[in-house]
Amino acid sequence: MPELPEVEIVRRNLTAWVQGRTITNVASSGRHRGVAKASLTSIMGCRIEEVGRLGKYLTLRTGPHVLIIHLGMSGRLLSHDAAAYAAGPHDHVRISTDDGRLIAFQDHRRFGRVFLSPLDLSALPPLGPDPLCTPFTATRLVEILGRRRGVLKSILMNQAVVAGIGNIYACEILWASRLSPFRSVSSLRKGDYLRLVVSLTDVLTRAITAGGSTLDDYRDTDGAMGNFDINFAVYARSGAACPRCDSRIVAQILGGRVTYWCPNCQL
DNA sequence: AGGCGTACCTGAGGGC
DNA sequence: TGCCCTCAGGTACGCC
Repeated sequence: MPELPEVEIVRRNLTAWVQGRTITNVASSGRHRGVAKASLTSIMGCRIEEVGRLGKYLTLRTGPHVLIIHLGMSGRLLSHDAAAYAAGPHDHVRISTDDGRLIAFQDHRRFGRVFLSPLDLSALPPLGPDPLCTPFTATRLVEILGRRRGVLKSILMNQAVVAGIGNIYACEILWASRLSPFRSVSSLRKGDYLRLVVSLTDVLTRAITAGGSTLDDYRDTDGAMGNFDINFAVYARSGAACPRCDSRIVAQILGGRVTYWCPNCQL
């Protein structure tokens, strides 16, 4: 699930569920190393003033603190009626609010994180600009990427360079901009940056409009995420025909991650 | 600074 | 049917 578009959809749900509510209780399973169990109790009694997002991080501002949530690989946030709620085995954090609702952070692979930060977000790791919070221009993208050296796809997925892009959308953005994932950043020219900046914004906003992508199609979660899939051009389509040039899509390892691309029309 | 390997986890799915 | 192996949307760490 969770790259920028999926996290943005969760942010919108979460805003509707908890913005303006007061936290009446916080409980954790104690079985998740990414959950800062001890400190979380200090947000009890606080009002959730604003739900934000920076890259793949959700930020819930509550008076003196910001509650940070990262969904990792398998994290979900689900809203329950507190009176009818029964904790599932993977519900690692439960946040109750003053309207009788309960938000469960469910994370079966336990790669997610839940912790507190000061208001300046200094507890977050270094993050580059979020392409939807600060809309990119080609000039801005040159500023951000131009000083970097290395392979284009790895740089795009580096959260300290650009925040929010993971493996799926890196593949899709590079296909849309007709750029090889293996290009060195220093080889990019003006026209390459122009296509890249358009594709970046376009792919991410289309994914949000489509409701995000889910590789597992769970059917009955109560509203955390739809089963909408954007139509991937290349992701998970090795051996299939490229929608643009009809050549075969190839899967190759790059930086330890499977990379899907069309060697014929991505140059 | 970047590349690479490894570690952290569970569950789904393929091969035999 | 069932066991074993591999793999997955992310990040962090240490070493070169």
